[in-house]
Amino acid sequence: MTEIPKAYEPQSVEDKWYDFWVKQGCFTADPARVSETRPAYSIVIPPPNVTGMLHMGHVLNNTIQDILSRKARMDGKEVLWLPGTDHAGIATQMQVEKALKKEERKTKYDLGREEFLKRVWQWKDKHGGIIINQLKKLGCSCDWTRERFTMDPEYSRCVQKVFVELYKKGLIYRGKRMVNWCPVSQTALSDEEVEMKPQKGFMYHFKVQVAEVVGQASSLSGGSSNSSAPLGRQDACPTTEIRLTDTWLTIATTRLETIPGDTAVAVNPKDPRYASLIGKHIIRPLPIQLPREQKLIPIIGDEHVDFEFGTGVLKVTPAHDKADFDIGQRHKLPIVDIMNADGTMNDLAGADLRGLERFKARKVAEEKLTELGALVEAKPYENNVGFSQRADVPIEPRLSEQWFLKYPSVEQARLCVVQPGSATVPVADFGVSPESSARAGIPVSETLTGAGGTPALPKMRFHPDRWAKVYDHWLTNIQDWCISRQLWWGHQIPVWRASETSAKDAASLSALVSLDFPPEDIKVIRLSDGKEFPEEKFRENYETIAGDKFDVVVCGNYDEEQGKLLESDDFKLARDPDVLDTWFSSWLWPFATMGWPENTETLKKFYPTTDLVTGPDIIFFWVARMIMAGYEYMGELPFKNVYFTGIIRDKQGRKMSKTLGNSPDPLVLISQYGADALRFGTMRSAPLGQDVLFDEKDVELGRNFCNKLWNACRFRQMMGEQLNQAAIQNSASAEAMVFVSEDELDYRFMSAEDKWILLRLDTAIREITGALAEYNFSAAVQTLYRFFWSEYCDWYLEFAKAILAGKHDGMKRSALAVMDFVLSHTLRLFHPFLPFITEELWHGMGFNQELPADQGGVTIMNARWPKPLGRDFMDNYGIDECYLERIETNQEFIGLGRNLRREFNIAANKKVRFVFKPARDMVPYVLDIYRILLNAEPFEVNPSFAPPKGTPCARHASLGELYLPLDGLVDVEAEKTRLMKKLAEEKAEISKVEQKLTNPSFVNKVPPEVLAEHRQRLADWQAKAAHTQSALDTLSQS
RNA sequence: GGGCGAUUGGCGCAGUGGUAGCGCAGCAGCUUUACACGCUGUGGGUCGGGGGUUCGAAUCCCUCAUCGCCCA
Repeated sequence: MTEIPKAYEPQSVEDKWYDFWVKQGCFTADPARVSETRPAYSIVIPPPNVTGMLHMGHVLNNTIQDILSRKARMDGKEVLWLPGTDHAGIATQMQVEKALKKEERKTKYDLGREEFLKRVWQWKDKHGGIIINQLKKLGCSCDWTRERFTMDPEYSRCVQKVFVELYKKGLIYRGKRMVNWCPVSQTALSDEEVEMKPQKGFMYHFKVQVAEVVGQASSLSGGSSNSSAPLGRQDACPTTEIRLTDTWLTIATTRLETIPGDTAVAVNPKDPRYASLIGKHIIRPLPIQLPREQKLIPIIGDEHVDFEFGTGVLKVTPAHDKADFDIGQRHKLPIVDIMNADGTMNDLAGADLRGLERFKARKVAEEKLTELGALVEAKPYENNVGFSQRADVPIEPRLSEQWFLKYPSVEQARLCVVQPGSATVPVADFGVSPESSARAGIPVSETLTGAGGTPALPKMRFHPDRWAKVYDHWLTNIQDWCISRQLWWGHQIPVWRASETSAKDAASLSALVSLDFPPEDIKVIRLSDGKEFPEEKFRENYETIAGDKFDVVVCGNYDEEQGKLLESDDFKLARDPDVLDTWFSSWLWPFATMGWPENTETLKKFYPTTDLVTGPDIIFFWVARMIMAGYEYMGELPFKNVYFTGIIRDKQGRKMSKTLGNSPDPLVLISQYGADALRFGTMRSAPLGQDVLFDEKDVELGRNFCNKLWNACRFRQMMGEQLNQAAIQNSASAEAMVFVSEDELDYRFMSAEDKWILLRLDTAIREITGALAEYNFSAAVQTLYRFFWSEYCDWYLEFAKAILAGKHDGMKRSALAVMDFVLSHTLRLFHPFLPFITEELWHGMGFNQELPADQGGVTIMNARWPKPLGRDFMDNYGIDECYLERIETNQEFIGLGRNLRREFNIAANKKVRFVFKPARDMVPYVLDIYRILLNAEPFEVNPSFAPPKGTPCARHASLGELYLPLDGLVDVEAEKTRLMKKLAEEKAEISKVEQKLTNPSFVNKVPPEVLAEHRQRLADWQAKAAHTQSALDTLSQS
């Protein structure tokens, strides 16, 4: 540090060191370096959306990962923090579609799939690097040489391989099911992508007339149904006679627009109000134009109908509600789909609603029912509606053909996570103790199931552990995963098909494809029963199956060329147009990024990873699925610890969102305050296991802290120079010209203050190391803050100023050496949190000099993490706990003196005479400390001082009396008031303790040490009160 | 409806049986040559309500209330 600016300027420092680290290869992991003495430590980044921008959630999450990575490096581990991005199917596709519309007024259909995908790749190339660069600005020490993207060719091959394997195992299947449909993105979504939100709407009541059908009782449905439900459509029999009764039923619903899709009304068979009506029919009011016999729907009995809800009569719309669909299946009801994919009503909804958007249609349906006189009431009503997470519109339950996955390795995944309160886990396996080699990538050798097939101990920990319960609950109620998406951007499903061919064509096509492709990749499926139909069966049964229809389905690990061949005129197979859910690729992230399926060195050394840091909002999306994939493909858990961060909210506790505009841009914060400040502020305000209420004030505080650190180092430098000048003037040895290194701590001259700060440093090292081992980052930061600011700067440096202004060269040298020792330790303790400023100061202060290159000589990143000072060290320098008390005593004394100054309105900068009447012998330099810290001039020591009456005085129990003679300016009343207030406080304390001590059961039952402590406490307060009383008495005599 | 979490000075949090703490904000004073991104001093809380266990409860148990999240 040649030039020392008064304030720390992060802008001039951060980029320089980041480039330096990258150039030096500091972030690059080398599996070859992993050994017993250099264990592996690994984290895979939760890949951000490739076109995303850094937000505060990323800042929190990645700062934590960086802290863990940097700490592990300082522990001497071989660290791999593997970065990358996620292709984010829906989000990215929507962005590109939006841009396309805005810039060229085109839709993706105008371009066609191939051209559109070209545009997405262009978009990705343009925007994909943004978030990566932002992470670099934050200081993230990721191994960029291993950056991965979920659509990389190698990664895509992993996804395809996994799909093919699961398909062949029968875990992936295609089926027509009710799925969550997003009408904006026009794709299916998984259950996890649906967010329930309370919505204000109306509960409508409308009435329908009960009818009896004479002759053939049958279910009728409107017009030509597109349904494929078992019963299908049944046209009304022309001979049927419909007799209207006098009975009317009232039905409650929030979705009037779906009435045309109703195919029954259901009541609970145990409901006495309606049970007798089961088997009769009602006339559905909509569509109005339909002839009455086509609106006749049955009243059915179903135990799932809730008596209490609404009127107890449920309209059943199997095509547009999951529960209704299930009722429909139970009662073989027809399914009438009245909507288009985009959420508008189709022809089956009738002339009045046709073409209308669903919510508009609801309004029109209300009007029509009113016209018919069928609407009874419309009450405001709030209910939970499922929203598409991405498009933020209500989802539509929709019947469609989708691909589903029956989750693999569920049981292992469930058992491998330690449940809260379970005490059976060997602590050493999880790195709770700082000394343990845990979190160090020790190979986990036990298998999940022991010899007897009994589950072995769980091996993975969640932090905080309560998330394990949430995880367990989800796994025990797990539903098949809808993995297909009707998008273009993503991994296209590797399935080719010839649909509805005849037996003859299917047989010959199957045989033909087998010539070029593995026969095990080809299936022939009979449509009538969905069963597979092997080739020999064709030969055997040819006659009987001639009328059946077949699908030829080909699924395998093919490259682009092979895919084209399948689609060529030779075979005329069509590839499934759907792509896979993005999470179907990210669940492979921990191993697919490390070169799987090859057994690479990276995989061997760094899998399973040590820690995963993510938000609890993706515990199901991602964490649970990764664990299952880990077991399924690696036979091993993917990580040993999962740390769940809180969710970042604004200072009012609201979630950060673009629409609220309450989300600060981290890049702006970095440019204003520095990356270290942002990191420090964020970590300091993040309580353990709870959401983070973020306030820009925290970043300001981070900046102030960095500045404090900067100036403390600056002070040390200035002291060094002063010493130089003094040395030159006194023509002393050149030795004084260099900084005193930490090796030069000298026990002969070490002051009590030196010993005290070393004891405090030792405590700080223990606390911080322990807090980090428990993932308690805010506790670690608080300790750093307290130690450095409140102990080192506020007290030690002030003590040191007095010593340095004194005459004892040995003590001066010792103080400088202790400063160097403390600073070099402090910088290392701070480095994981504040990487940039600590590197700058590490070099600036010359702490890197004379250190081995791989242990801090090149970069503080590789300096050793400080160890507690240890017995030998303490003995060597004569440091023992008594110095804690000794210095505390001085602090109390100085506090009393400063308090006196304030009470009598003496400006802080005004030098004033103090007289000290010591109760015991004092070491001379300590008197200098008092003089300087009290800004006393002169500071008289007079054991026989006889103060003029009314002289303000503070008495320290062990040190003596401190007077502030005011040369006739004494305000007797002010002093009286002050002392009376003090006395009242002291008496209050006395009575509190007395109360306890006069309680016989307290005295009898309490442990002796507690009793002794209370008695001492009472004596102390009594002595204080006695002194105050006597001072008051003296004052009153005047 | 089920589960989880929270409730401590104006705000954000720590404290898991023995004298209620920290930071921010507030107030008063200070360009004391490391730092005004600073220094010094100071006010402010019967720990959500009620009940219980205990010599002793912010802390353990029961109960109620309010807020938040997840699931149905």
